[in-house]
Amino acid sequence: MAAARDGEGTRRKILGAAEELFAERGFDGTTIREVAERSGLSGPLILFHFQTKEGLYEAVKDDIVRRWQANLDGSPLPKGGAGAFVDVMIEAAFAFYRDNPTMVRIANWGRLAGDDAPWGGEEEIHRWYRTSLVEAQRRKEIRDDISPLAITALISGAVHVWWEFRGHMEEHVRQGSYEPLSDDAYLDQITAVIRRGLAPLGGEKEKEA
Amino acid sequence: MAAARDGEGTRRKILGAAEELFAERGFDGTTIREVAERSGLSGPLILFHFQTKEGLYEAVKDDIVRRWQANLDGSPLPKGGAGAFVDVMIEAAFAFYRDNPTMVRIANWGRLAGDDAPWGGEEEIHRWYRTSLVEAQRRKEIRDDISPLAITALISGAVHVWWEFRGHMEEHVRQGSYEPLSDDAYLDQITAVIRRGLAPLGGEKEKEA
DNA sequence: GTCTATACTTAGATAGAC
DNA sequence: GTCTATCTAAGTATAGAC
Repeated sequence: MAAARDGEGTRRKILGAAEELFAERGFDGTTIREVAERSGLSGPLILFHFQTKEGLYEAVKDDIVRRWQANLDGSPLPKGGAGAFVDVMIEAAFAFYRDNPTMVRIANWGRLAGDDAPWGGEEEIHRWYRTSLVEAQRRKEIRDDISPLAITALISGAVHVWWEFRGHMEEHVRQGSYEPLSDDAYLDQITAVIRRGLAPLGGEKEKEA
Repeated sequence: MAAARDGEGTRRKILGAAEELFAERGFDGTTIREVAERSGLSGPLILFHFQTKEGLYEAVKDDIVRRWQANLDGSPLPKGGAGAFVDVMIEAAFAFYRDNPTMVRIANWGRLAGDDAPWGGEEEIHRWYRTSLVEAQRRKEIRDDISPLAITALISGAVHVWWEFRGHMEEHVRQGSYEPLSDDAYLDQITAVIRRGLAPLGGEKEKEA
């Protein structure tokens, strides 16, 4: 179906196939021929729409960011200071990795290749992190001797490793180095550790398991 | 120098150039011609010694593991239970990433490409982690409601992100999303948070900054 | 807009002289 | 062991008919 003369539909078919392949194999590992096969279209048609392989790659990233931002618009960032902002932050990061695997993988490939530029909209998220954390520190909801950057890195890292080292960690579990652990249990446990580690100093207000 | 007939020296020159390039650009992004240029040798000579590009890649990984294990033999794993095993673990992971950047990068490229197999000697490290953590839990030095896998992932993640998202995070700092933070300060801060987050429940023995 | 045919380039790998 | 010359396959990209 749609075998002829449907520019927009064709573009979307190509973008879909290319996104999968770039996520799986990276830029260098993906060929236009493979994108052509997976989308059921011809190579030249892909280049007609996107000019070059680079152009296709940029279009894929733009498309991902566009969809992601359209999604964000529906659910604005919660105001920091709901009391347990750190919990919100961990949960948000955890859900983001779970729900946007191709975006994360393409970003990972890009970062390894030396592309350190933030993706569209990322700055907004980080300013939200920083502002909310500083605010929580000001209110003495979390200790104020840990920099917001360290908190963000700690949380991002814990989440990143869980989703991106998944297969690798499963190998270690298979070899008996660790007991298996469910996604939910992991989320609960790192939340408990980080929240307690960030509790205000001096106060006896640590309670949760 | 060594322009003719020095098999072992040639092998090492090739391996050195190839390790750099595979770390920078990954397997697909590296060409034998580039390895030839960087090592000052010819392409066919590389294939004479390693048969195929795949063979070269495997030889590079083997060589890295060999050097790394030779290094480990000099300093055996500390026995868990020096009191603050978690601190030791964080420091060890932090130093590992800092001191083995090409190994880490090649492993990252490989993992993205779907290679989840543990590298030689890795199992030993993870069994050390697990055993020491379980032991620390048994002695009530750290809380026992957090699984060793979660602790390992939390620590690995915090360290991984710090070294592997470095350029990316610097972009965020440059954009004003965060204040700069030194390596040492980051290490101190995540150690403080994780150690406190893992302190035994119920006890009032949290003290450090 | 879409395809087939094809040009051009570069990749991995081999042949064979030295 | 090492090189030059070269092969073949595969890659990106273009030409031109429909």
